[in-house]
Amino acid sequence: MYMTQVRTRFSPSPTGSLHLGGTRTALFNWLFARHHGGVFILRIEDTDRERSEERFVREIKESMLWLGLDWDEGPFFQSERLPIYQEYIQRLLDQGAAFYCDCDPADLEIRKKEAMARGEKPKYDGRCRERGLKAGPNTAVRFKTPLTGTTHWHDKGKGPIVFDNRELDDLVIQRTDGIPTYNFAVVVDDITMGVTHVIRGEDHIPNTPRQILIYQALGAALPEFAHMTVTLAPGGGKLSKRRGALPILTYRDQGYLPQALVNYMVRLGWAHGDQEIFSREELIQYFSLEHMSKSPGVYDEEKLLWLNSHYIKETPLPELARLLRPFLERLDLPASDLGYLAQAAGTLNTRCKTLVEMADAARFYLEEPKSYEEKGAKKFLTSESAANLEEIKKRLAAMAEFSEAALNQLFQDLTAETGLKMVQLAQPVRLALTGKTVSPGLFDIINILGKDEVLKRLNLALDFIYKKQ
RNA sequence: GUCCCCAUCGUCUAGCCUGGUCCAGGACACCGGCCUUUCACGCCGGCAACACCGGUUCAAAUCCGGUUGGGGACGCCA
Repeated sequence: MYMTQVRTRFSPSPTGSLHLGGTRTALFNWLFARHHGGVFILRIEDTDRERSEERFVREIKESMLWLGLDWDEGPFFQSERLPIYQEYIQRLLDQGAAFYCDCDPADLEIRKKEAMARGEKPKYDGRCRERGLKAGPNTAVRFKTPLTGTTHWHDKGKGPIVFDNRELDDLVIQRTDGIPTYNFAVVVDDITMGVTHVIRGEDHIPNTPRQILIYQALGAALPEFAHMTVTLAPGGGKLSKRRGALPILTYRDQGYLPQALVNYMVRLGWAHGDQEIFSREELIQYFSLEHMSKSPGVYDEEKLLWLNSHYIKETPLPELARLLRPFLERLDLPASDLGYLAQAAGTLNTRCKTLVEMADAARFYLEEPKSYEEKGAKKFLTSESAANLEEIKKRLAAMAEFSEAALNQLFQDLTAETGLKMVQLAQPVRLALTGKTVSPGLFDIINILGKDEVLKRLNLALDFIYKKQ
């Protein structure tokens, strides 16, 4: 489809945890590359020396790998590429497309505020443009932006976009400390790494004309640009740390499955007809920039939860047991028997939306009830029900094996003999076995717990009733 | 303030490019019902939207303009 191989990149800055928004950008880039059999590059933009931290680099990588977003090249670090940027800066300086500037940042700030007050766009006034300054201790390098004309491109996500160059100013491309700034470093990196498609959040649209101008000054071919929508917080405004965005690894710790997160993120701002559920293969097969939506989407935790519960139901039991184990261990529950856990998980997978919920719901499978739900005990663990519990205990003890049919027969017989409804017989037993009024099917529980454990718990409940008198 | 982007149910969206098949389809949530030993799951049904105004046209959710609203950007952050 494309003459050259597709090359995309994800370039987070390690100044914080990876959140949903950034990860969605990574996902789209990854999908586009995979769809076209191209290359996906990971590049760490750590030119902000103050705020970049190594631990965030690790977290970014861990988050991406958890989601299955593997990269083919990198991670590259901008901090290790300084000589390359300097070379390109020099080129611009030599050809007169950039100039040194020694304006005091504090002064610039004041001038900016004044411009704002006058109702003008706050931009650099170009005072060092023609001064012919040389390199010095307090000089930055600025790009000489054309004073007239327009800069335009055909955005793959938004369509044609035009900026009047007069809206732009002479942006700093190298700080006084010799480190390049974002807008310059990205361009040099994208050129030297052969990036063919720049897919990123629409908050970068205003940067694009500046970057295009730099490409042109450098005589480099332009990549395709595709700006995707940002994700909004439910209350309004862009989703951010302050506004509801959680680190990706927090989702993992809260018991979300990576497939659910991926499926959720891709459907925020992209669609393939009416389809809601996508396997990874389908995603790679169907993904295209043309079907991205143009308007921002609002983060909706309910839908994420729905997807998570869907994938929990889809997960084969042995696998689910393996995934559940760490969450049980976190609750100090004995979780070594994976076969047993798989059986338990089979009764919980339609009842829990996260692994955290499931671990909590599985508690009774791994330890006897320490107490009984108060309201339920009051209603069902009564002296009237004691006789029934005794009878059920007796009959269960006499059973050779716990089959679904046999258990059903036992309870059917009892309803016939006592004239009681099934609920009245079942709830006391449920309380006795689980401590709760809500649980998986009673026969399943009896079966999985096994005879010894069931009898033991029935006795415990009976003791509880007798002690109450 | 200036510039840029956007506008279909509460939310995610299909449809819009190539006007009629759309009194607008799907999904989440919500509300009923069925199933049922509890709770879920599942199944069935319901509520609910083309922001507004003007134009083009025989015909507009679909094309054009404006208004309003939302979002983004204006850093020697990325």
